[in-house]
Amino acid sequence: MPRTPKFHRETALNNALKLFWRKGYHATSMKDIEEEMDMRPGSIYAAFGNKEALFKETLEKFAVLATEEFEQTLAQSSSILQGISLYLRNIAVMTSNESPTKACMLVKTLLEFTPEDKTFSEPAKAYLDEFERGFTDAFKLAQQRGEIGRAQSPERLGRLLQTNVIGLRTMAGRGLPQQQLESLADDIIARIIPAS
Amino acid sequence: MPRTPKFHRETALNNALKLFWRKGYHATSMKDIEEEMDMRPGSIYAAFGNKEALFKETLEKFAVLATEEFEQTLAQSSSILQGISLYLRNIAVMTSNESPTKACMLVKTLLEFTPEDKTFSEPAKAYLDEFERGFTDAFKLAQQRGEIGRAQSPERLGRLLQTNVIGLRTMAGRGLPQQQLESLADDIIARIIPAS
DNA sequence: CCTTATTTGTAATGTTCCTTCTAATAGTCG
DNA sequence: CGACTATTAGAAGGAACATTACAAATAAGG
Repeated sequence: MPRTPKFHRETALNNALKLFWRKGYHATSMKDIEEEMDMRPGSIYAAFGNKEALFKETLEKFAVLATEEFEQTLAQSSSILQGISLYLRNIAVMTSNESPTKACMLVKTLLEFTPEDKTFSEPAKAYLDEFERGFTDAFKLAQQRGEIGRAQSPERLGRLLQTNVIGLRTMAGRGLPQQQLESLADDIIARIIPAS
Repeated sequence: MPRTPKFHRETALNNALKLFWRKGYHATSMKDIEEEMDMRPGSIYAAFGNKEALFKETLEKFAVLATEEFEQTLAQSSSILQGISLYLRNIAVMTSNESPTKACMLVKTLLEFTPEDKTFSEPAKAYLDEFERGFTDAFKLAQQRGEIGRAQSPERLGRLLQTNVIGLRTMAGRGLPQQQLESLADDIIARIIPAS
């Protein structure tokens, strides 16, 4: 029957994510997106709705990718605590990575909009909560396995870890020398992971 | 001879700061500024140049205010380490404060622009460096006074403190319950301040 | 109290923004 | 192979943007 679209939806979305992640919502124009996606207005609006909807979709995609990255790091480690250490170290090392920027897109979004602007700050908050829950769950598991003591609170450890991940990512996005970033990651690890 | 301007320059600048701090550069329109300042385009452009120059001026003002806040907190404490603890605790407690938002304007600015956009990310980085130096100097002083051991590195402690301040401020801007924020501040203090 | 210099308020400018429209294009099925 | 149909490219719409132009208002000095 009809003509089939020649573009690859997921590739296009990835390109949009790259752009939004790097430049944020306001500084990214639809013209930028057209160029990066190699698509014309009609196709973009047919496929994704509008700029808002497209941004929301990239935000969700970022959250999924970020979650996967953490879980994969955990999976390839012999213990939870070692996995978390590796995760922190990777943030510092990730140079010449495919990531457009080191700072977290959820944090960038949260800071770009006022809390009253619920359109994006609401989902950004929700994804951050989800992420924190991932950290908390990891610490709970570590506790069950006896890697950390019963006196520790997984919730508080999870929140503390997220705070430091946010800080570390921001410092990374600030153009700090590689070596200083690694020392910083080590300092964080030494204080969050009870015993190495 | 001439007519004297009826507006108060510093008050106007403070109002602009409040607006830029809360909404960021892109989301703040000159119309918003006119309203908040209660000034008309002609007067604004005559007094501050243009939007860029005005933003730069507010950014500097923020940096000055933030530095003063830290130094005053130190001054009213009996020891450096206690002062740093108080500073961290105040970030968590500062509810119903006059601050438009808890997140740091320097961090917000750094994340709103790509590193290639040197116009604002360059000064934002410089102010953050300055701030970190303030933390480092405080730890150096603490070391001289014997509050912390000689084995500790003030530079690394300073950087770690800034990382956690950035993280804590971001968490605060996320609408976390007061009590959880305070616990988080306590957890940070317990890990950065060697012995309480 | 009138002159003069400066601020002030509004209108106008030119650009950029997101989005919609339209004609031409090109797949797919009968 | 031809007709149908969704996609496509480019132009166009309408609103918002930062900035400038300019006449009216206003305060100080002589």
